[in-house]
Amino acid sequence: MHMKSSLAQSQWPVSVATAPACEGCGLVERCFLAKPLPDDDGDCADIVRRRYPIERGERLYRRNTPFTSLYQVCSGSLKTQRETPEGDLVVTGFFLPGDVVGIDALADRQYQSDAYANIDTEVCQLDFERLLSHCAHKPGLNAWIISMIGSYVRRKDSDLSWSCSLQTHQRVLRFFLDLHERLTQASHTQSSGLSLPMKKQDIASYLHMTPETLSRNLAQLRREGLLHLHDNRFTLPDTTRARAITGL
Amino acid sequence: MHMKSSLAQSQWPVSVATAPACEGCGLVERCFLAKPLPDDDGDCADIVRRRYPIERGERLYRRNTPFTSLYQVCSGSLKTQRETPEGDLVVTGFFLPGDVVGIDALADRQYQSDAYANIDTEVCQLDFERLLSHCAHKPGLNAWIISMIGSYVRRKDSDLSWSCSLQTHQRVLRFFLDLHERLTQASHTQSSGLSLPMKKQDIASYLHMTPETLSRNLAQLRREGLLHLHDNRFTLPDTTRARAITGL
DNA sequence: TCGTTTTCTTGATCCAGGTCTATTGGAAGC
DNA sequence: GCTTCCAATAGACCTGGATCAAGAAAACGA
Repeated sequence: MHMKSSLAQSQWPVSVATAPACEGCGLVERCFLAKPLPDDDGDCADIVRRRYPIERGERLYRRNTPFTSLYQVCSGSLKTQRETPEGDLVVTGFFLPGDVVGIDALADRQYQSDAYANIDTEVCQLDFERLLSHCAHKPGLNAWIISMIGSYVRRKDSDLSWSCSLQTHQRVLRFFLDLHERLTQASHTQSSGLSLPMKKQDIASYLHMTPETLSRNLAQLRREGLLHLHDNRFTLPDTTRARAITGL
Repeated sequence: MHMKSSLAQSQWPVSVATAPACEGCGLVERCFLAKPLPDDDGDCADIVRRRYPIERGERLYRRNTPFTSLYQVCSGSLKTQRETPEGDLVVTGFFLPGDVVGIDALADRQYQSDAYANIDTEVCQLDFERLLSHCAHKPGLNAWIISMIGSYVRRKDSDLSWSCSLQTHQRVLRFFLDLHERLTQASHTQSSGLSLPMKKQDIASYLHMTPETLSRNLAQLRREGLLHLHDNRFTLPDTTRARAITGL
């Protein structure tokens, strides 16, 4: 660990993975800095702006603005949404710790959606041009990018395959199963249930149903003992049965 | 153009972009060989197996087999499909000349779907490992990969945003508008209509509706003068109105 | 050419989920 | 405290598209 000096005016901190800002982050397995650059000597530090805070409701980027950076979520949660021609908003994705946001902008270098923080959130901003320019002499970095994009593609593909074909109660259940899985792998804490980091109407929008339908289905799932949900905390008492119902 | 010799037993032809197999291909703008390697000296030739033919109904790769190659369509058309837990098949994508197939396998190095030829088809097979290994000294290649994946992501994202929220007749119309655009940019020929390279039941599956519903909607669109479709050839007489209806 | 098979089309019925309305609950502001 | 506002529930109704059933038309092999 050389170079711990911080240039006060610099937007990009120059210190590396184990620097103060990374302490207590909790993201190890999927972190951009930890994985492809385990023994980084500091020359990649200009890529990243670490633990950049976004408060609840704040916008991270806007649709149709030039693409400059990808963002990896450290804590909290983001959503992306876009507007239909009729003028109403549709939520296109939820992003949890470890997830990378902004990948939809790769094609034409313009963000394709608006990104908002669902709750108070921290992200690591990754300058994409600098990221690419480091690939040549950091083979692990290229692999990290490919696999990161790969995960995004896989998610979109699987979303697409069930978002329409399943019934509403199956979609709801599947959403909670997925969320449960992603939240536990991110934080490892299995306390008294997990907290639901987004609003119900956003869930409804994401699942292509009305808030009323979501509400009815939640009530039904509670009645059947498949989901506990109270005060924005939830547990899945019977994941085996839930999986069977959703077809997993 | 050096090195036009062909090693008879070699699976991988050693000649380059303008070699015999590429003559009359027609793909220029989006071709893997033409774009990132315009002045290639032949050292990338081990990446590609050019114009590999697949006949109608034949399978290119199978789900849950190890990922080795990406395939760029030269001529013809492919579909990818997967099986639902209930056992019925869902078409997840159509691929036309210029499109790259197999991207969904990047995440866990296993193909996520079955790929079949809709009609007699030619593809260029790209060995992925060799492709990556050439990235370090071919900056244009890395950019090509990123932008290729980017296009795929954009397509999936936009599919996801309309596949559920639109009514069936809008989805059908949008499908034909999209197909028209992709086919004309690929071939530049605007003869007496474009030929429809896939079966109607596959279109129905892809659009998340029953063949019956598709058929009814096609009849309706014909009646309204928005679509001509006969003998697997189609034209869109009024794209302006069609776009307005689908919200574009 | 024919007969067989598969794909496509049309009509009649039914139900999941959207729409509309009203009510309840909870958080922010004064 | 009370009010305001928006999110969340619940009931009554309605419609788009699935389902079921049957017929027409291609595609295919002999």
